[in-house]
Amino acid sequence: MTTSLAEENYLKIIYRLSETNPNEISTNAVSEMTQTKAASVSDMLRKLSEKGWVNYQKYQGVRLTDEGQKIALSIVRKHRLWEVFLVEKMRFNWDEVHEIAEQLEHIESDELINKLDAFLGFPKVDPHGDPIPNKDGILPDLGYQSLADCKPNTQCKLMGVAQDSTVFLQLLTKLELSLGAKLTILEINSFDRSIYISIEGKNPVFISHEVAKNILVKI
Amino acid sequence: MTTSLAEENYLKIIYRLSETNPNEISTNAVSEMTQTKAASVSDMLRKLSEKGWVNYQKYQGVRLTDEGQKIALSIVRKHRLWEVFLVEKMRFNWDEVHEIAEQLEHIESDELINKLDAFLGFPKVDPHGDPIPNKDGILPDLGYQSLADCKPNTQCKLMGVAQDSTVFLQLLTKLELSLGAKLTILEINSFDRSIYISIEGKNPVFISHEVAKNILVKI
DNA sequence: ATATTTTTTTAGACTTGTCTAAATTTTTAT
DNA sequence: ATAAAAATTTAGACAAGTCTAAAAAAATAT
Repeated sequence: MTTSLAEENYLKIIYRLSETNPNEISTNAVSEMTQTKAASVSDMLRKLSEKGWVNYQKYQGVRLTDEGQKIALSIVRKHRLWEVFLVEKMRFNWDEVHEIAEQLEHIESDELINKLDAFLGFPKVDPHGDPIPNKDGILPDLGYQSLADCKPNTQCKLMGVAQDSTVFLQLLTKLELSLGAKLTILEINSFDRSIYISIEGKNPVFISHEVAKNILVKI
Repeated sequence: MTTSLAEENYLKIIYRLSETNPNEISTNAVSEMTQTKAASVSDMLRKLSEKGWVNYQKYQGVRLTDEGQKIALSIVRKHRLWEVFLVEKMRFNWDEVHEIAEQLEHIESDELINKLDAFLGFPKVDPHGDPIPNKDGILPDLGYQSLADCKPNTQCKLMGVAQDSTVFLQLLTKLELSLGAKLTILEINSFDRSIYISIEGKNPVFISHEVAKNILVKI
């Protein structure tokens, strides 16, 4: 099945919102990002759902299906590769390329985008540091590691989470652990492998090994 | 004023048809090129006319205005530059690039296309030998010269005409002189500078200096 | 010169994606 | 627990660009 330009934009935006919010994405959030009225978004979500690209329950927000995510990843891949092209080859500044890439991301040719990828030397991140999915939709390993694998006194930055469950993320919120937080491992308890960490600007907290396993950091 | 994708395609196609047919372009000709029904074309020509991009009289065919031609030339410039990019940088074959260029030609950014032009070394022709307009919409000098400036016994090929008037072109038709014709100058009469030329596969003919001036050839 | 054929236009319908206004559901605050 | 507020959906309208069917104009052939 083919995707219209509007559909591609919706899928891409739902994907982007999902990157930082692992829960269902609200109609209003999409509305704000797409700069279209919530009423129009509502309508489109229903259509995307009928096509099997999102799971959508009225009033309950939206989430990409595997197939929807595959499409979204291909758009994101194109967007980010074109951004690299614009900065590295066309000599644009990193802050001038977004709008043009928004257009280029809809060019339909797998062969072109794979040749472009090769031409650019298979970059792993775009000019803003965002990861570029490979041709199979796999995001590159950016060297993030589980907090559970870090040694005491390590300083690191919270870059992501390894699971998206609501209970897990609500726990992180309660612990005041958010993306980008600067952490220092103060102590690892050998008894249950629980960790005592300091969070820059916040109070130090205890977290279980189970939680630490699901926190991704960059040292 | 901005142009929609559909409008750009119509203007481009009218331009292309005008390249080989200097008279008004018929609704049917456009219909065939755009792969849309004549009824839809009729409607669009009326709209393009209202916007001042074409001169259009019902039942009388269509012709680009200066402003319409300017838009068309910018699309053609983009199309042909992207084709060069696809062949020279992306290593596509010359027969694989048309469809992709049809998409890329609608990317809106003068800065991008001018940077691309520079990146490619300001090419004068696309991979099919078609001339690429510069940023001011001027077509490059491909070394075509007036038949009136050629010496006796010169062999050359008819590449274009310097004027599009109906009477002139009807005369050329009558003389069996068409684009691509291979000519040999047999004799130039000093009295009135009229020329006797042989046309490959046709009968030799006499043409006046006035006519010869308006015929463009490549030696 | 007129009848026939071809070309072109008009009229009305349809699709996509948007909007506004009103109705409904969910969330928040008392 | 209920009222008020916020978020979301439904209903109906609109613009762009297309289509089919029918009408009108132009070109062609007798």
